[in-house]
Amino acid sequence: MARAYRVPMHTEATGASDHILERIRDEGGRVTVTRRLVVDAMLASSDHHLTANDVVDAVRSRHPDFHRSTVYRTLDRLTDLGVVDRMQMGTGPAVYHLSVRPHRHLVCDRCGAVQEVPPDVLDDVVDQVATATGFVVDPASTPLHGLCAACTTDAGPASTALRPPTRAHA
Amino acid sequence: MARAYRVPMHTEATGASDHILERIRDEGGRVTVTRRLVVDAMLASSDHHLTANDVVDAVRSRHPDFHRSTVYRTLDRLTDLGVVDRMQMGTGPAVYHLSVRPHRHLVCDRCGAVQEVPPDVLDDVVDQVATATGFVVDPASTPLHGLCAACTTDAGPASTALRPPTRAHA
DNA sequence: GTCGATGCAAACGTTTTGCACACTG
DNA sequence: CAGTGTGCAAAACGTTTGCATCGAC
Repeated sequence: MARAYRVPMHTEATGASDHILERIRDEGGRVTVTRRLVVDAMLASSDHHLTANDVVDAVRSRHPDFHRSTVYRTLDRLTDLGVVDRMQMGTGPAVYHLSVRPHRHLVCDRCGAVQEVPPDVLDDVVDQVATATGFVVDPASTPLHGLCAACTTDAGPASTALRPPTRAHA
Repeated sequence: MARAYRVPMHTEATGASDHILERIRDEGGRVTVTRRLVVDAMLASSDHHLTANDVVDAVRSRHPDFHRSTVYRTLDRLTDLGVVDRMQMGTGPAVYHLSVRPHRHLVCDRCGAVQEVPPDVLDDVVDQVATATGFVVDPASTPLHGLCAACTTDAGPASTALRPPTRAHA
């Protein structure tokens, strides 16, 4: 945003965001008002899985000029830093979340629901694949697709839709 | 880059497509020229991972009027039938492949390369998740993300790009 | 003849890019 | 002051949809 540089408030988790922002600075990046707001938005809902659009909405409530393109550039930066994980579910928008409090995701391809599982579910797979092929699986960016419990029982035997809803999560 | 070219395949599109087309008919669907061409295209390159666009190109060589929307509708149908698996890699287009000759995919988030691994790598995870949560993971639609061997060594320690290339396949 | 599939055009939602200007360090 | 980040506008890209027509059964 460049133009509204007053922003007196740091209502959200201030210390945590400072830590992350410092990592940006260490990498030669610059700490700006917008970046702080993006990080705050992520921290404020760290239990959720935010789409780029969710972040835009959150930031815009305080900084109306905040632009879509900025969120993509900022989230790319944070993803590069390893602070944020990005996951693509179905055809819809990518979902971002802080890499603190590690966990894995189950994405239901029928109803779109996202649920979390303990971070270690993929550990064996990582080892197995690494020794066999040298490929290093990153569980954080690997959502597990399938059918949630409800959809499994609920779903008719054949001709099940099994398509990701345009937008889904709970 | 990006396309795994291995796995010699012997599939000839003769009786195999008939079998698949019959399944469509059994479901109340109709066997049309276009559908036959789509299935033939999949069979003819069953060792590849085709994007919707790849299929369009392949079919158009014989049927110039073939339209984009048709491929999506047809692939949706085939996916519902369980004949075809659909995978979303990164931001790019979804990739489809026949579910015969099952295998799992490793997608490098840096260079976009796709390689295959034996189908059983995720079996334990499927069991584990199912008993713990009731969620039924579908390994066929779950590409494993990470860094390929080349990118792992090649990549600088910090500030690694780690972003899916805008366009990841040849 | 009925109902499903197709071609077409047009829209949609997500993400990317080029540019000039503003801001951080 | 140098170089990065930002707003803006516009496009790129993959995918979906409404509709009239065509074709399979």
